[in-house]
Amino acid sequence: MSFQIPRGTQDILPGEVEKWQYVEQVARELCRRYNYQEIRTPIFEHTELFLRSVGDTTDIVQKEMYTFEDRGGRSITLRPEGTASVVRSFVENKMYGNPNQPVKLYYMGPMFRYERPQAGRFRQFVQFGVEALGSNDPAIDAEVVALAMEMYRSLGLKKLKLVINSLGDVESRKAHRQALIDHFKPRIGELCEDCQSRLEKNPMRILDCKKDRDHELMATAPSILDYLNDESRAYFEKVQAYLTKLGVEFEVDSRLVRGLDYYNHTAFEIMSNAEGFGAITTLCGGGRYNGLVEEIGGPETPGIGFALSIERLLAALEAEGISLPVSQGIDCFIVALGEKAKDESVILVNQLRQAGLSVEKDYQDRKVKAQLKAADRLNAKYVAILGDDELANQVINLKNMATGEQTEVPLNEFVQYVKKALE
RNA sequence: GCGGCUAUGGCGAAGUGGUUAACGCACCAGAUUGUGGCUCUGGCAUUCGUGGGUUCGAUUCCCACUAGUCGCCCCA
Repeated sequence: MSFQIPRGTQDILPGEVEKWQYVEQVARELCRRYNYQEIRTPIFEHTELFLRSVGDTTDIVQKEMYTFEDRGGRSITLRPEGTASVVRSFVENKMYGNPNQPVKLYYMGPMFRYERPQAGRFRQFVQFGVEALGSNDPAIDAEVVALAMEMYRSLGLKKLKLVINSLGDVESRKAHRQALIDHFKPRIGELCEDCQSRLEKNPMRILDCKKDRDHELMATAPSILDYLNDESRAYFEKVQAYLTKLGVEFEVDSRLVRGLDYYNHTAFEIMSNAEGFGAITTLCGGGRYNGLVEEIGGPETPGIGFALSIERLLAALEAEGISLPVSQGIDCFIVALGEKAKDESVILVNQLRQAGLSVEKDYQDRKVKAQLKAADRLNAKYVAILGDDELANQVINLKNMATGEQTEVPLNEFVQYVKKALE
């Protein structure tokens, strides 16, 4: 019996992992420029944290959590998203007392959702996300959105669509909610089962229904934008004004409803327009979550953030035919012939490595020809050939694999010579 | 959770109810007894996801399971 990787998970192998490293590096650099600092929280938390923050009527909580009891009888859940943990840590570590407000954090790491895998959906996936806690300035909303967009743009993605909406504050939402119920209730029977159950629980989600998208009740449904109170409206307008000033193109879609309970005011989503991208086009989702910090036991603190999936980011790059500038190939391969040369090659390899070069040799007892072939496969820039003849004369043959040129180099100058040749 | 499709060597992929399971790539060896990328020659699956059934006989038919894949729901 052999073992298989658990469903919905993946091994990221050499050849692929370089792309991940590149993207991660871009994300970190971006955060450095925007002054977001990394936070690393555990990948599991007490289940209760997610029930409270994400919301117990959401799909994530109702059917997608990896929840188990540990040996101490505690209910533990592998994190399905990052915001809850960051907010928990923010409160637990009293970061609201930090004189540098807002507190701007980012994270990158695996998230877990028990779902049926398909294109762009996994049970373990990696999210990069940022959170800005402690500011109610629409400029920070714009900054967060701009950061997300820059992440994609800087990697070369073009076919993107940024959609924003405002869910308003508690008062606005309440008024809108009632309007929705009044609108749909008389004819709710015409909508799908899911929508019928959404009516009382979360009528806003009816607007997001894919099945009844074209039903006439949808087109005539009250828009949240008409129910924003003056304050919420002014806030939303300011966010849009800042985005425009930043040169970030967007579209307002009053039907954009984020899936988690904690969102209010600004909500946004970035999607890929690339052809053949598959059914799941959402690359990034985020929004404001004023009230969440209090919900988790901290002082009243506004917050906004986003999360994006590295898997989907890479898929989008693939769909647009963009290849990342990942370096490949080694600097030098040392071919050794005979026992003495082999012993000597071990030392030479080490010397080159100490000098900072990427170096390899043969460990399979291959013949010269096969060693050269191996060097070629590794994309070696140079191959150094050492045999009895060279050893006797204290020289080594250095071959440039691109041109085929070969020069004899005194052994005692070898390391310096190769280093120089590579410049 | 529901539905469609799929499952053959390291990879891609053909195939048939019945003696040796195509082919391509990769890999290894030789032609070239110390020189890669080209060429030629040879080698490389007692075995067709797992388990069960039908049959004289199954990789090929049936069932279940597992996994992949695409879609629904929903999301990143």
